[in-house]
Amino acid sequence: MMVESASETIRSAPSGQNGVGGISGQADGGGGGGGGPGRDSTTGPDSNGEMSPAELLHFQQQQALQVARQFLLQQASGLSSPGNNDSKQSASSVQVPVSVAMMSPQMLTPQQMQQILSPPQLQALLQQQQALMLQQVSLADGTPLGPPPRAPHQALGNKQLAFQQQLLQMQQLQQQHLLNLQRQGLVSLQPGQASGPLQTLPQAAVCPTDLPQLWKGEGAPGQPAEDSVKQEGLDLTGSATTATSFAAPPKVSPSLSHHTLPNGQPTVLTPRRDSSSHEETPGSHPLYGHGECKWPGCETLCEDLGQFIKHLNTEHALDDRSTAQCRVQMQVVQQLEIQLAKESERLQAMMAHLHMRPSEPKPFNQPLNPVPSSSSFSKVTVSAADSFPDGLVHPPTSAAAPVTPLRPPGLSSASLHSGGPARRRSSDKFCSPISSELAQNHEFYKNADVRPPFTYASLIRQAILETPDRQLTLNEIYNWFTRMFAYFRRNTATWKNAVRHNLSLHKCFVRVENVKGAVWTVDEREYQKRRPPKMTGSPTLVKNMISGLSYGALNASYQAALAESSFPLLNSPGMLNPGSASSLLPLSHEDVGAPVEPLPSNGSSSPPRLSPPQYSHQVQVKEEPAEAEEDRRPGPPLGPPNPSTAGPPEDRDLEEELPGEELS
DNA sequence: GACCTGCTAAACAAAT
DNA sequence: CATTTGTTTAGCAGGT
Repeated sequence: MMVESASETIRSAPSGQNGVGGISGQADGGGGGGGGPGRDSTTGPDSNGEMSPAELLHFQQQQALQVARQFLLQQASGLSSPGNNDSKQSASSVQVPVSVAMMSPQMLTPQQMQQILSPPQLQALLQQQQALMLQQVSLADGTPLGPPPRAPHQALGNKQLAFQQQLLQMQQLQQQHLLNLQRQGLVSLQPGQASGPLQTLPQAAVCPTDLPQLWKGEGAPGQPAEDSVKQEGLDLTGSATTATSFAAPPKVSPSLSHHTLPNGQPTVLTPRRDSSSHEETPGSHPLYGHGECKWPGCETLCEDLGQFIKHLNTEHALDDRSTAQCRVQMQVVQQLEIQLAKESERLQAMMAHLHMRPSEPKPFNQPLNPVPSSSSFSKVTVSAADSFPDGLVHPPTSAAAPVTPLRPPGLSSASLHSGGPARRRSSDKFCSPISSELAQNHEFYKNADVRPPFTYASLIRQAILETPDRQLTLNEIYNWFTRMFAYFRRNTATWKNAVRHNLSLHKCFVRVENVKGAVWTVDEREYQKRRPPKMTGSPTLVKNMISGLSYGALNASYQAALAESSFPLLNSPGMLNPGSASSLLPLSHEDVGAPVEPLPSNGSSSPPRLSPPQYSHQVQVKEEPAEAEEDRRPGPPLGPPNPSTAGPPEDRDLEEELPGEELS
């Protein structure tokens, strides 16, 4: 027990996982409570900004996982595989031309480039390129993403030389790239066909988000590189984004489309409908955000979209300069693509390695690779999981790259960037589509040793609600945890203790004496009660969400890459979308149903104090002795046994009172 | 800085 | 007697 906990917990867990990426300092050292002598509280990798090999590995794994997930998804959806001829380029036909015009044959020589680009742009470009190079090198070496590739302020002379060399290299790469495209018949070179440069250009060949960084180089005047990246990345992501830039109309359909893949290719190949979507979305434009023009190196302030369009037409018309800029962007994208490939390669190696690791033999746990659908669900079936569109995307080699297409704003990022610390409130405060999130990333959590971004309470609740009876014994809850999350297959003493602690501590968990023993149920009312009321438009939340996207230790470019690569997925046609997801998840209905306005919305709307039987119905326990009700069940709990309808959805309606607090 | 929430550790008691 | 289950207290961290 405690003793063993000591040994087992050995803190390797916390420090290693929470510390992952040293993202947040939560310096698990917190455990200090006990003041265990051996706990070098300051040891935290975060404290000194250094990580132990183990942590580093883990960190890298996390990163790799993220990248891989996205990468694989892209592949799966036929978006990026270079060799995939059949990729739906058909749809792209329209936009292609412009992009082609951009990348076309007439490659500019470095000299030309220099003529076209302004000195500052060149400078920025150079720095960016160097940064990218460094990254690549370090990645290739296996060197951790150490310190951000800050371009050393060295003599310009050197830079110029390097610049030219790099340009040459990149041009070669690009040419190869083009050749490939042409070979595949994916691109028809028709330079002249630049009908709607303004419209098509963005999504056609350029990823607006990259440009800014490139052109701004590390230290964007106004804001730290990291910041800019964050914003850029988000900007275009409808959901998460809106957060950052409220400037953009909420309408911004999830068309984050414009978020081209890390490489220009995919976009070119499959400029899905989204391309048009944002064009038509009034008030939004991939190159417009925060009231300013996002064209690389521009940053011109524009009051509104109209003005911006005008500006775009005048300042960024289809001319040599714009073309060159687009090409540069393409190069950046290509670099990222290469990087991505390397990362995914590494991931595979890692996965392969870990796969063999005998460290986690689990009964229900399948090997890292998603095996046959899921015969794994023993008892506490997880409806959501079952319905999981398993077949959609089956990551070839890396199991950890399950289907994580559409993900709710806050959560997604949270879950992504860190399994550990950041998770904290993510689930509770942001929308808590735990079920949907879970359903969507079911495979991922199941196989990847990533801490789920949910609180224990929410997880416990989820476990309980997933059962037909809405009740589970402690042991069953344990089982659910281990079955659903690879993460909980370790450090059992720790999290089990936490589970028990939560069960006891939170009023929302009701212990009911059953014939066969005691089972735990959820008092939805109480549960809702304890949740923070506001969460929708709260600026702070927004901020959280945003910050959540900054993978802490990741450097700007890398972050950008991740962000870029992840967002496009949201559009993947085949992928889940909120709607489909909800339809798939009976239970999650509630959560999914209220993605935008999590719980509070309803509750605030008209929460009758102790709405009578409703909410309680789900909580009702088979043969529950009234005793269980005692204090927390004011009304006749056993209302109309209405097991048919999933409890969850109802809890929502039947909300709780939350007189004052609930209102938001 | 106070307060709240969440996590972890740990001591203890009661039930198995 | 060893475990498991529950309860409770405490310290720490992060967010509001």
